[in-house]
Amino acid sequence: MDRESYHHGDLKQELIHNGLLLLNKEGIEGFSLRKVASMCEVSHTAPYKHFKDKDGLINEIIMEVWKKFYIALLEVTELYPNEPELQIVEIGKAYVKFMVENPEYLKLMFLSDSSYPIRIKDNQFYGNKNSSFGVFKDSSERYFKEKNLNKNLYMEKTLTMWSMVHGIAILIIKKSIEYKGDYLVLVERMIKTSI
Amino acid sequence: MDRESYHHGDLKQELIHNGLLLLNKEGIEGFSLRKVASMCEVSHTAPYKHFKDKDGLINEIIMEVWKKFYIALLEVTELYPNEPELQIVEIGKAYVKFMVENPEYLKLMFLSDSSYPIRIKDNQFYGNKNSSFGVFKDSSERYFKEKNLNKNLYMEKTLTMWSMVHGIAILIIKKSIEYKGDYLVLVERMIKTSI
DNA sequence: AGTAACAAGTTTACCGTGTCAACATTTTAT
DNA sequence: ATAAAATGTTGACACGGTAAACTTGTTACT
Repeated sequence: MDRESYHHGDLKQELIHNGLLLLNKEGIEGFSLRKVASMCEVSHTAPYKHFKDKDGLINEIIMEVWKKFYIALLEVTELYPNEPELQIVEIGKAYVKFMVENPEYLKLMFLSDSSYPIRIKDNQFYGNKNSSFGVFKDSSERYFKEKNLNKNLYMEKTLTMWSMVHGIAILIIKKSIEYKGDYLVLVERMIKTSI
Repeated sequence: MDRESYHHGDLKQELIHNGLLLLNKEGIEGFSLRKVASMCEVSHTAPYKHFKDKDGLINEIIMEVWKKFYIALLEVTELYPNEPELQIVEIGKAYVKFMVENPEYLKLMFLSDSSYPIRIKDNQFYGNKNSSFGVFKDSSERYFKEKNLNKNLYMEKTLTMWSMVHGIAILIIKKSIEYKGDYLVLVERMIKTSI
Protein backbone atom coordinates (compact mmCIF):
# COMPACT_ATOMS: atom_id res chain seq x y z
CA MET A 1 0.00 0.00 0.00
CA ASP A 2 1.84 3.08 -1.15
CA ARG A 3 -1.29 4.96 -2.09
CA GLU A 4 -1.43 8.17 -0.04
CA SER A 5 -4.53 7.01 1.71
CA TYR A 6 -6.47 3.81 2.06
CA HIS A 7 -9.27 5.39 0.13
CA HIS A 8 -8.66 6.21 -3.43
CA GLY A 9 -10.29 9.55 -3.89
CA ASP A 10 -12.40 9.13 -6.95
CA LEU A 11 -12.14 5.50 -7.88
CA LYS A 12 -15.47 5.39 -9.67
CA GLN A 13 -14.48 7.98 -12.26
CA GLU A 14 -11.02 6.48 -12.56
CA LEU A 15 -12.52 3.08 -13.31
CA ILE A 16 -14.71 4.52 -16.04
CA HIS A 17 -11.79 6.42 -17.48
CA ASN A 18 -9.35 3.53 -17.49
CA GLY A 19 -12.09 1.18 -18.63
CA LEU A 20 -12.58 3.29 -21.73
CA LEU A 21 -8.84 3.28 -22.39
CA LEU A 22 -8.73 -0.48 -22.04
CA LEU A 23 -11.69 -0.92 -24.34
CA ASN A 24 -10.01 1.13 -27.01
CA LYS A 25 -6.79 -0.77 -26.63
CA GLU A 26 -8.00 -4.33 -26.39
CA GLY A 27 -11.59 -4.24 -27.57
CA ILE A 28 -14.53 -5.66 -25.75
CA GLU A 29 -13.09 -9.17 -25.93
CA GLY A 30 -9.94 -8.24 -24.06
CA PHE A 31 -11.75 -6.17 -21.48
CA SER A 32 -11.74 -7.44 -17.91
CA LEU A 33 -12.70 -6.02 -14.55
CA ARG A 34 -9.46 -7.21 -13.05
CA LYS A 35 -7.36 -5.39 -15.64
CA VAL A 36 -9.24 -2.17 -15.06
CA ALA A 37 -8.82 -2.58 -11.33
CA SER A 38 -5.10 -3.08 -11.70
CA MET A 39 -4.81 -0.03 -13.96
CA CYS A 40 -6.27 1.91 -11.06
CA GLU A 41 -3.93 0.12 -8.66
CA VAL A 42 -6.66 -1.30 -6.51
CA SER A 43 -7.55 -4.87 -5.68
CA HIS A 44 -9.58 -6.87 -8.15
CA THR A 45 -12.79 -6.63 -6.18
CA ALA A 46 -12.68 -2.93 -5.43
CA PRO A 47 -14.88 -2.11 -8.44
CA TYR A 48 -17.75 -3.96 -6.78
CA LYS A 49 -18.07 -1.11 -4.30
CA HIS A 50 -19.02 1.15 -7.19
CA PHE A 51 -20.70 -1.04 -9.75
CA LYS A 52 -23.09 -3.93 -9.43
CA ASP A 53 -21.01 -6.09 -11.72
CA LYS A 54 -18.98 -6.04 -14.91
CA ASP A 55 -21.98 -4.98 -16.98
CA GLY A 56 -22.61 -2.17 -14.55
CA LEU A 57 -19.23 -0.67 -15.32
CA ILE A 58 -19.53 -1.27 -19.03
CA ASN A 59 -22.90 0.42 -19.11
CA GLU A 60 -21.55 3.53 -17.50
CA ILE A 61 -18.68 3.56 -19.96
CA ILE A 62 -21.18 3.36 -22.78
CA MET A 63 -23.07 6.33 -21.39
CA GLU A 64 -19.79 8.20 -21.49
CA VAL A 65 -19.31 7.27 -25.15
CA TRP A 66 -22.82 8.34 -26.09
CA LYS A 67 -22.09 11.65 -24.46
CA LYS A 68 -18.88 12.11 -26.44
CA PHE A 69 -20.78 11.26 -29.60
CA TYR A 70 -23.51 13.73 -28.82
CA ILE A 71 -20.98 16.47 -28.18
CA ALA A 72 -19.12 15.72 -31.39
CA LEU A 73 -22.30 16.14 -33.42
CA LEU A 74 -23.34 19.24 -31.53
CA GLU A 75 -20.00 20.91 -32.15
CA VAL A 76 -20.24 20.62 -35.92
CA THR A 77 -23.81 21.78 -35.85
CA GLU A 78 -22.86 24.96 -34.09
CA LEU A 79 -20.34 25.80 -36.77
CA TYR A 80 -23.14 26.47 -39.25
CA PRO A 81 -25.98 27.82 -37.15
CA ASN A 82 -28.06 29.12 -40.02
CA GLU A 83 -27.31 26.75 -42.87
CA PRO A 84 -29.39 23.64 -42.29
CA GLU A 85 -28.37 21.94 -45.53
CA LEU A 86 -24.72 22.30 -44.69
CA GLN A 87 -25.47 21.17 -41.15
CA ILE A 88 -27.06 17.98 -42.37
CA VAL A 89 -24.10 17.12 -44.53
CA GLU A 90 -21.62 17.97 -41.81
CA ILE A 91 -23.46 16.02 -39.15
CA GLY A 92 -23.41 12.99 -41.42
CA LYS A 93 -19.70 13.38 -41.96
CA ALA A 94 -19.06 13.95 -38.27
CA TYR A 95 -21.04 10.83 -37.49
CA VAL A 96 -18.90 8.67 -39.75
CA LYS A 97 -15.71 10.38 -38.70
CA PHE A 98 -16.42 9.79 -35.04
CA MET A 99 -16.96 6.10 -35.61
CA VAL A 100 -13.96 5.65 -37.87
CA GLU A 101 -11.70 7.37 -35.39
CA ASN A 102 -13.02 5.29 -32.51
CA PRO A 103 -13.83 1.95 -34.04
CA GLU A 104 -14.38 0.25 -30.71
CA TYR A 105 -17.09 2.70 -29.79
CA LEU A 106 -19.36 1.35 -32.47
CA LYS A 107 -19.47 -2.06 -30.90
CA LEU A 108 -20.20 -0.58 -27.53
CA MET A 109 -22.93 1.72 -28.73
CA PHE A 110 -24.80 -0.62 -30.97
CA LEU A 111 -24.22 -3.93 -29.35
CA SER A 112 -25.39 -2.86 -25.98
CA ASP A 113 -29.07 -2.43 -25.38
CA SER A 114 -28.74 1.04 -24.02
CA SER A 115 -29.22 3.80 -26.51
CA TYR A 116 -31.34 6.88 -26.77
CA PRO A 117 -34.54 5.72 -28.39
CA ILE A 118 -36.38 7.75 -30.97
CA ARG A 119 -40.02 7.60 -30.07
CA ILE A 120 -42.52 7.48 -32.90
CA LYS A 121 -46.16 7.80 -32.03
CA ASP A 122 -49.11 8.83 -34.13
CA ASN A 123 -46.82 9.76 -36.94
CA GLN A 124 -44.64 12.03 -34.83
CA PHE A 125 -41.31 11.38 -33.30
CA TYR A 126 -39.39 12.97 -30.53
CA GLY A 127 -35.67 12.84 -30.28
CA ASN A 128 -34.57 13.42 -26.75
CA LYS A 129 -33.28 16.98 -26.57
CA ASN A 130 -29.92 15.70 -25.46
CA SER A 131 -29.70 12.87 -27.94
CA SER A 132 -27.61 12.59 -31.04
CA PHE A 133 -30.74 12.11 -33.07
CA GLY A 134 -32.17 15.24 -31.51
CA VAL A 135 -29.29 17.26 -32.91
CA PHE A 136 -29.85 15.85 -36.36
CA LYS A 137 -33.61 16.24 -36.18
CA ASP A 138 -33.36 19.95 -35.49
CA SER A 139 -31.27 20.59 -38.57
CA SER A 140 -33.35 18.35 -40.71
CA GLU A 141 -36.66 19.85 -39.70
CA ARG A 142 -35.40 23.32 -40.29
CA TYR A 143 -34.17 22.39 -43.73
CA PHE A 144 -37.37 20.70 -44.80
CA LYS A 145 -39.53 23.48 -43.42
CA GLU A 146 -37.57 25.98 -45.45
CA LYS A 147 -38.36 23.86 -48.48
CA ASN A 148 -42.02 23.92 -47.47
CA LEU A 149 -42.47 20.18 -47.32
CA ASN A 150 -45.59 19.09 -45.54
CA LYS A 151 -45.13 17.89 -42.02
CA ASN A 152 -45.78 14.19 -42.46
CA LEU A 153 -43.40 14.05 -45.36
CA TYR A 154 -40.52 15.83 -43.73
CA MET A 155 -40.76 13.78 -40.59
CA GLU A 156 -40.50 10.62 -42.57
CA LYS A 157 -37.68 12.08 -44.60
CA THR A 158 -35.80 13.01 -41.47
CA LEU A 159 -36.02 9.51 -40.16
CA THR A 160 -34.99 8.13 -43.52
CA MET A 161 -31.95 10.37 -43.67
CA TRP A 162 -30.93 9.39 -40.17
CA SER A 163 -31.23 5.74 -41.07
CA MET A 164 -29.11 6.33 -44.10
CA VAL A 165 -26.32 8.08 -42.26
CA HIS A 166 -26.45 5.39 -39.64
CA GLY A 167 -26.28 2.74 -42.33
CA ILE A 168 -23.38 4.24 -44.25
CA ALA A 169 -21.41 4.69 -41.09
CA ILE A 170 -21.80 1.07 -40.13
CA LEU A 171 -21.04 -0.19 -43.61
CA ILE A 172 -17.86 1.84 -43.69
CA ILE A 173 -16.69 1.01 -40.22
CA LYS A 174 -17.47 -2.66 -40.54
CA LYS A 175 -15.52 -2.57 -43.76
CA SER A 176 -18.56 -3.79 -45.64
CA ILE A 177 -17.58 -1.16 -48.16
CA GLU A 178 -14.14 -1.20 -49.66
CA TYR A 179 -13.67 2.34 -50.77
CA LYS A 180 -10.44 3.65 -52.18
CA GLY A 181 -10.31 7.31 -51.36
CA ASP A 182 -11.68 9.66 -48.77
CA TYR A 183 -14.80 8.11 -47.39
CA LEU A 184 -16.02 11.50 -46.26
CA VAL A 185 -16.35 12.52 -49.88
CA LEU A 186 -18.49 9.47 -50.46
CA VAL A 187 -20.66 10.29 -47.47
CA GLU A 188 -21.10 13.85 -48.63
CA ARG A 189 -22.15 12.79 -52.11
CA MET A 190 -24.57 10.22 -50.76
CA ILE A 191 -26.26 12.69 -48.47
CA LYS A 192 -26.56 15.28 -51.20
CA THR A 193 -27.96 12.71 -53.59
CA SER A 194 -30.74 11.78 -51.25
CA ILE A 195 -31.50 15.08 -49.57
CA MET B 1 -20.17 -43.81 -23.26
CA ASP B 2 -23.55 -44.84 -24.58
CA ARG B 3 -22.97 -43.37 -28.01
CA GLU B 4 -23.21 -46.14 -30.61
CA SER B 5 -19.61 -45.63 -31.56
CA TYR B 6 -16.58 -43.81 -30.27
CA HIS B 7 -16.73 -41.49 -33.21
CA HIS B 8 -19.61 -39.17 -33.45
CA GLY B 9 -20.50 -39.17 -37.08
CA ASP B 10 -20.67 -35.57 -38.03
CA LEU B 11 -19.58 -33.66 -34.99
CA LYS B 12 -18.45 -30.61 -36.90
CA GLN B 13 -21.89 -29.91 -38.34
CA GLU B 14 -23.54 -30.77 -35.06
CA LEU B 15 -21.35 -28.26 -33.26
CA ILE B 16 -22.26 -25.53 -35.70
CA HIS B 17 -25.92 -26.43 -35.45
CA ASN B 18 -26.07 -26.55 -31.67
CA GLY B 19 -23.83 -23.51 -31.45
CA LEU B 20 -26.38 -21.53 -33.41
CA LEU B 21 -29.16 -22.76 -31.12
CA LEU B 22 -27.19 -21.77 -28.07
CA LEU B 23 -26.43 -18.34 -29.49
CA ASN B 24 -30.10 -17.72 -30.10
CA LYS B 25 -30.99 -18.86 -26.65
CA GLU B 26 -28.33 -17.23 -24.54
CA GLY B 27 -26.78 -14.63 -26.77
CA ILE B 28 -23.10 -14.21 -27.43
CA GLU B 29 -22.42 -13.50 -23.75
CA GLY B 30 -23.82 -16.81 -22.61
CA PHE B 31 -22.15 -18.77 -25.36
CA SER B 32 -19.44 -21.23 -24.35
CA LEU B 33 -17.53 -23.98 -26.08
CA ARG B 34 -18.15 -26.31 -23.19
CA LYS B 35 -21.89 -25.85 -23.36
CA VAL B 36 -21.94 -26.55 -27.05
CA ALA B 37 -19.82 -29.63 -26.52
CA SER B 38 -22.17 -30.91 -23.87
CA MET B 39 -25.17 -30.29 -26.11
CA CYS B 40 -23.50 -32.62 -28.58
CA GLU B 41 -22.71 -35.03 -25.76
CA VAL B 42 -18.99 -34.99 -26.29
CA SER B 43 -16.18 -34.02 -23.98
CA HIS B 44 -15.32 -30.37 -23.53
CA THR B 45 -12.23 -30.52 -25.71
CA ALA B 46 -13.69 -32.45 -28.62
CA PRO B 47 -14.43 -29.24 -30.57
CA TYR B 48 -10.70 -28.61 -30.83
CA LYS B 49 -10.42 -31.43 -33.33
CA HIS B 50 -12.64 -29.45 -35.70
CA PHE B 51 -11.98 -25.79 -34.92
CA LYS B 52 -8.83 -23.94 -34.05
CA ASP B 53 -10.46 -22.30 -31.07
CA LYS B 54 -13.66 -20.70 -29.86
CA ASP B 55 -13.49 -17.99 -32.50
CA GLY B 56 -13.03 -20.63 -35.14
CA LEU B 57 -16.38 -22.14 -34.29
CA ILE B 58 -18.08 -18.80 -33.98
CA ASN B 59 -16.79 -17.73 -37.36
CA GLU B 60 -18.24 -20.78 -39.04
CA ILE B 61 -21.54 -20.17 -37.32
CA ILE B 62 -21.51 -16.64 -38.65
CA MET B 63 -20.93 -17.93 -42.15
CA GLU B 64 -23.99 -20.05 -41.68
CA VAL B 65 -26.01 -17.04 -40.63
CA TRP B 66 -24.85 -14.98 -43.60
CA LYS B 67 -25.96 -17.82 -45.82
CA LYS B 68 -29.41 -17.95 -44.24
CA PHE B 69 -29.68 -14.21 -44.67
CA TYR B 70 -28.69 -14.39 -48.30
CA ILE B 71 -31.24 -17.11 -48.94
CA ALA B 72 -34.01 -15.18 -47.20
CA LEU B 73 -33.41 -12.18 -49.44
CA LEU B 74 -33.12 -14.30 -52.54
CA GLU B 75 -36.42 -16.02 -51.87
CA VAL B 76 -38.40 -12.79 -51.72
CA THR B 77 -36.68 -11.52 -54.81
CA GLU B 78 -37.76 -14.52 -56.79
CA LEU B 79 -41.39 -13.92 -55.91
CA TYR B 80 -41.43 -10.84 -58.13
CA PRO B 81 -39.04 -11.61 -60.94
CA ASN B 82 -40.09 -8.76 -63.17
CA GLU B 83 -41.12 -6.00 -60.81
CA PRO B 84 -37.95 -4.33 -59.59
CA GLU B 85 -39.72 -1.66 -57.59
CA LEU B 86 -41.69 -4.23 -55.67
CA GLN B 87 -38.53 -6.28 -55.26
CA ILE B 88 -36.71 -3.38 -53.67
CA VAL B 89 -39.47 -2.81 -51.16
CA GLU B 90 -39.80 -6.48 -50.38
CA ILE B 91 -36.08 -7.01 -49.97
CA GLY B 92 -36.02 -4.15 -47.51
CA LYS B 93 -38.87 -5.66 -45.57
CA ALA B 94 -37.32 -9.11 -45.67
CA TYR B 95 -34.07 -7.65 -44.42
CA VAL B 96 -35.73 -6.13 -41.37
CA LYS B 97 -37.96 -9.13 -40.81
CA PHE B 98 -35.01 -11.47 -40.81
CA MET B 99 -33.22 -9.44 -38.18
CA VAL B 100 -36.26 -8.93 -36.00
CA GLU B 101 -37.05 -12.62 -36.03
CA ASN B 102 -33.47 -13.52 -35.17
CA PRO B 103 -32.24 -10.70 -33.00
CA GLU B 104 -29.05 -12.44 -32.01
CA TYR B 105 -27.96 -12.77 -35.63
CA LEU B 106 -27.49 -9.06 -35.91
CA LYS B 107 -24.82 -9.00 -33.27
CA LEU B 108 -23.04 -11.87 -34.90
CA MET B 109 -23.14 -10.44 -38.39
CA PHE B 110 -22.18 -6.89 -37.64
CA LEU B 111 -19.98 -7.26 -34.67
CA SER B 112 -17.72 -9.78 -36.25
CA ASP B 113 -15.25 -8.63 -38.84
CA SER B 114 -16.34 -11.10 -41.43
CA SER B 115 -18.86 -9.86 -43.90
CA TYR B 116 -19.19 -9.71 -47.64
CA PRO B 117 -17.55 -6.47 -48.64
CA ILE B 118 -18.95 -4.26 -51.34
CA ARG B 119 -16.05 -3.14 -53.45
CA ILE B 120 -16.13 0.36 -54.83
CA LYS B 121 -13.46 1.34 -57.30
CA ASP B 122 -13.35 4.10 -59.85
CA ASN B 123 -16.94 4.91 -59.20
CA GLN B 124 -18.14 1.36 -59.76
CA PHE B 125 -19.01 -1.26 -57.25
CA TYR B 126 -19.32 -4.98 -57.38
CA GLY B 127 -21.41 -6.93 -54.97
CA ASN B 128 -20.31 -10.51 -54.78
CA LYS B 129 -22.75 -12.58 -56.83
CA ASN B 130 -23.59 -14.64 -53.76
CA SER B 131 -23.83 -11.76 -51.38
CA SER B 132 -26.89 -10.19 -49.84
CA PHE B 133 -25.92 -6.88 -51.34
CA GLY B 134 -25.61 -8.55 -54.73
CA VAL B 135 -29.26 -9.56 -54.58
CA PHE B 136 -30.30 -6.04 -53.75
CA LYS B 137 -28.00 -4.50 -56.32
CA ASP B 138 -29.55 -6.50 -59.14
CA SER B 139 -33.05 -5.29 -58.35
CA SER B 140 -31.96 -1.76 -57.79
CA GLU B 141 -29.98 -1.49 -61.00
CA ARG B 142 -32.81 -2.87 -62.99
CA TYR B 143 -35.21 -0.41 -61.46
CA PHE B 144 -33.04 2.62 -62.03
CA LYS B 145 -32.19 1.59 -65.56
CA GLU B 146 -35.87 1.35 -66.34
CA LYS B 147 -36.19 4.90 -65.11
CA ASN B 148 -33.30 5.87 -67.39
CA LEU B 149 -31.11 7.30 -64.67
CA ASN B 150 -27.52 7.80 -65.72
CA LYS B 151 -25.10 5.21 -64.53
CA ASN B 152 -23.16 7.19 -61.96
CA LEU B 153 -26.32 8.38 -60.37
CA TYR B 154 -28.03 5.05 -60.07
CA MET B 155 -24.98 3.39 -58.63
CA GLU B 156 -24.80 5.96 -55.94
CA LYS B 157 -28.52 5.68 -55.37
CA THR B 158 -28.25 1.93 -55.02
CA LEU B 159 -25.62 2.25 -52.38
CA THR B 160 -27.61 4.92 -50.61
CA MET B 161 -30.72 2.74 -50.57
CA TRP B 162 -28.77 -0.17 -49.21
CA SER B 163 -27.33 1.99 -46.47
CA MET B 164 -30.79 3.15 -45.61
CA VAL B 165 -32.29 -0.30 -45.35
CA HIS B 166 -29.31 -1.36 -43.32
CA GLY B 167 -29.76 1.64 -41.08
CA ILE B 168 -33.49 1.22 -40.49
CA ALA B 169 -33.01 -2.42 -39.70
CA ILE B 170 -30.43 -1.69 -37.06
CA LEU B 171 -32.39 1.17 -35.56
CA ILE B 172 -35.44 -1.05 -35.25
CA ILE B 173 -33.67 -4.08 -33.92
CA LYS B 174 -31.59 -2.14 -31.48
CA LYS B 175 -34.82 -0.55 -30.32
CA SER B 176 -33.43 2.86 -31.15
CA ILE B 177 -36.85 3.46 -32.65
CA GLU B 178 -39.88 3.00 -30.48
CA TYR B 179 -42.59 2.36 -32.99
CA LYS B 180 -46.09 1.39 -32.05
CA GLY B 181 -47.49 -0.63 -34.91
CA ASP B 182 -46.22 -2.83 -37.67
CA TYR B 183 -42.65 -1.87 -38.33
CA LEU B 184 -42.86 -3.37 -41.80
CA VAL B 185 -45.36 -0.68 -42.74
CA LEU B 186 -42.86 1.90 -41.60
CA VAL B 187 -40.10 0.30 -43.61
CA GLU B 188 -42.25 0.18 -46.70
CA ARG B 189 -43.18 3.83 -46.43
CA MET B 190 -39.59 4.85 -45.88
CA ILE B 191 -38.36 2.97 -48.89
CA LYS B 192 -41.08 4.36 -51.08
CA THR B 193 -40.40 7.86 -49.85
CA SER B 194 -36.80 7.69 -50.85
CA ILE B 195 -36.90 5.57 -53.97
C1' DA C 1 -14.13 14.13 21.92
C1' DG C 2 -15.97 9.34 21.74
C1' DT C 3 -18.20 6.02 19.44
C1' DA C 4 -21.41 3.68 16.36
C1' DA C 5 -22.68 3.23 11.67
C1' DC C 6 -21.28 3.53 7.09
C1' DA C 7 -18.28 3.68 3.05
C1' DA C 8 -14.57 1.94 0.56
C1' DG C 9 -10.72 -1.10 0.40
C1' DT C 10 -8.47 -6.05 0.83
C1' DT C 11 -7.98 -11.18 1.11
C1' DT C 12 -9.57 -15.53 0.25
C1' DA C 13 -12.14 -18.87 -2.02
C1' DC C 14 -15.04 -20.85 -5.61
C1' DC C 15 -16.75 -21.92 -10.02
C1' DG C 16 -17.01 -21.62 -15.05
C1' DT C 17 -14.33 -21.27 -19.13
C1' DG C 18 -10.61 -21.60 -22.85
C1' DT C 19 -6.89 -24.19 -23.99
C1' DC C 20 -2.81 -27.35 -23.90
C1' DA C 21 -0.70 -31.97 -23.37
C1' DA C 22 -0.98 -36.78 -22.99
C1' DC C 23 -3.51 -40.68 -23.80
C1' DA C 24 -7.31 -43.91 -26.12
C1' DT C 25 -9.91 -45.60 -29.84
C1' DT C 26 -11.42 -45.90 -34.44
C1' DT C 27 -10.74 -45.40 -39.42
C1' DT C 28 -7.89 -45.24 -43.49
C1' DA C 29 -4.23 -46.19 -46.43
C1' DT C 30 -0.47 -48.97 -47.77
C1' DA D 1 -1.97 -56.64 -41.08
C1' DT D 2 -0.44 -52.80 -39.41
C1' DA D 3 1.18 -47.97 -39.19
C1' DA D 4 -0.50 -43.49 -39.52
C1' DA D 5 -4.07 -40.20 -39.28
C1' DA D 6 -8.42 -38.73 -37.42
C1' DT D 7 -11.27 -38.21 -33.76
C1' DG D 8 -12.39 -38.81 -28.96
C1' DT D 9 -11.30 -38.50 -23.66
C1' DT D 10 -9.02 -37.11 -19.20
C1' DG D 11 -6.51 -34.04 -16.51
C1' DA D 12 -4.28 -29.84 -15.52
C1' DC D 13 -3.62 -24.93 -15.72
C1' DA D 14 -4.44 -19.99 -15.78
C1' DC D 15 -7.74 -16.36 -16.08
C1' DG D 16 -11.79 -13.96 -14.96
C1' DG D 17 -16.33 -12.86 -12.39
C1' DT D 18 -18.16 -12.69 -8.08
C1' DA D 19 -19.59 -13.70 -3.14
C1' DA D 20 -18.16 -13.60 1.91
C1' DA D 21 -15.58 -12.10 5.61
C1' DC D 22 -12.48 -8.94 7.17
C1' DT D 23 -9.92 -4.12 7.64
C1' DT D 24 -9.48 0.59 7.55
C1' DG D 25 -11.09 5.19 6.92
C1' DT D 26 -14.97 8.63 7.24
C1' DT D 27 -19.23 10.62 8.96
C1' DA D 28 -22.75 11.65 12.15
C1' DC D 29 -24.71 11.88 16.60
C1' DT D 30 -24.62 12.51 21.42
